[in-house]
Amino acid sequence: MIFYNSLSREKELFKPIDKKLITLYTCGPTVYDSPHIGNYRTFLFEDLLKRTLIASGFKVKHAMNITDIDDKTIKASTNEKIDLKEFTKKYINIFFDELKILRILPADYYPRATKYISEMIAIIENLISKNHAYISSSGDVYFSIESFQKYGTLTNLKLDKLIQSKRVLSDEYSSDIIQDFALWKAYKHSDGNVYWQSPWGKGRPGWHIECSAMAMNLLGNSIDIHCGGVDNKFPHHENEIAQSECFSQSKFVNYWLHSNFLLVDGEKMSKSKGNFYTLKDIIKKGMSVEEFRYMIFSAHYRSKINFSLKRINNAKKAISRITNLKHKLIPIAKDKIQTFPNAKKRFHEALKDDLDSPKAFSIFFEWLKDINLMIDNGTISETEAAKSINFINFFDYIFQVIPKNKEIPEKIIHYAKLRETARMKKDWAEADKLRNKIDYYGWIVEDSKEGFRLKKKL
RNA sequence: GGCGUCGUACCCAAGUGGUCUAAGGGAUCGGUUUGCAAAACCGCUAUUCGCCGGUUCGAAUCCGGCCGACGCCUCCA
Repeated sequence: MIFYNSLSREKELFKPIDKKLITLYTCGPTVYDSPHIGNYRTFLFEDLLKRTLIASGFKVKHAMNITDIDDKTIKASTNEKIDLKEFTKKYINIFFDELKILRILPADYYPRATKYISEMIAIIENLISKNHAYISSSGDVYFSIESFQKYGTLTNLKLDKLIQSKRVLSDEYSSDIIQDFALWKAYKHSDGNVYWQSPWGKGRPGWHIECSAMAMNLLGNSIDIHCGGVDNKFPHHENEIAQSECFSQSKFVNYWLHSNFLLVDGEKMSKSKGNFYTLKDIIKKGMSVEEFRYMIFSAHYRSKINFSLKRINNAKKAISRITNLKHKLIPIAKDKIQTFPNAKKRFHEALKDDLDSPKAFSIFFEWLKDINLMIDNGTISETEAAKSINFINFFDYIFQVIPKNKEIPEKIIHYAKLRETARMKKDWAEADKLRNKIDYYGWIVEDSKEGFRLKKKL
């Protein structure tokens, strides 16, 4: 497989640490609100990555963190006067529900920051002992970025070029160098009852340290792949590298993969700008989960997508071409076999080349047209049909864009049968009346050589 | 100011030195098929890849400049 590695800014041949088992760490949500669909774009990209790895014969050990303690969760829970734990639980549940709705493969671990405080403290103590971190006058612990030669490698930022004027330091936080980031934040009054004891007094961990602690504890000091959205490259991932490598003295991550943004009206979708949609919003507006997945995968993960509800129709039509074909193939294919059409290999190759889903789509649809032609000509064999179904199923394992079958109501089947009888008698008026009736209940009847087919109206 | 990504038809979007007189999806129009439909298929729709130069036998693809969009530079997927 080939991946574009953010670290080298080049496509690289993927060489896993272990031949069979891939370790994967993905940055998860901060649970202070429902995620927006931009967040989900990243999680869907990670799902595509994972499914492609699995389909290519790897086993994947996957951890995704849940940030249940940080400035935002404390602030929001304080505002709502709800205990932090209670507060985050609500959003953790929403997140898990939506992952399921989105048909995202679950991770093996969903570590929560609040459960790894002692591990974080251990790392911080180690960093202090090696002079990579220091305790400031206000009792916070900071990582000294000057102590790490490689700082800035991931994002190609030079320390002396960073603009230093934008951030206004509050009295509570005082680092020696403004870019030094907090590993541990000393207790402040606004933290309420949220604090842990540490060798430096009571307080709470900084944001970046949690990922290092959880990733290394669950997956080891060196992991194969770490993913996230591009906005996490700096400072978050840069800081993770600094902490982890100073702590473990080994390379933290071999391959960094970052997905690009989902834009709204050409601008980044974000909570702070307020220009975002949640999953519930788009479903309410008539976009199905499958259509959303199709839309996301119709662009490469490293390019931006300008989100628009106008795209629903595009996805709907493309998906129905696939389901239509599958419905046509089922009566032709008799036996189940294990083999695939030739196009499947090229399809898989496209995915293995840095997850080129648009190219994979194109190969798939090119093949789809050929099969449709064979069906029209009546030249398709039972074996070819069976292979074709396998390919469609493989396609759908990767992308998960075919809606789950909806049960056809008895009543509708009954009408369709009556219509078939009327058609035999060439009673077109009656046949059309029955078709209208079926349409009224939200179904579509189609005629074919093998008899009628029923499908749900989109 | 520093760092970076991108600009391909009406829309979305691959392709990153020759197989590109540019894939695939959607949309439009015309046709085949059908009792009529639907589905499916065929045809039309970029001699051209933001603009201008350069390198090369050859460029959408490499280099330089310009224009435009977006992002990161300590809240952010």
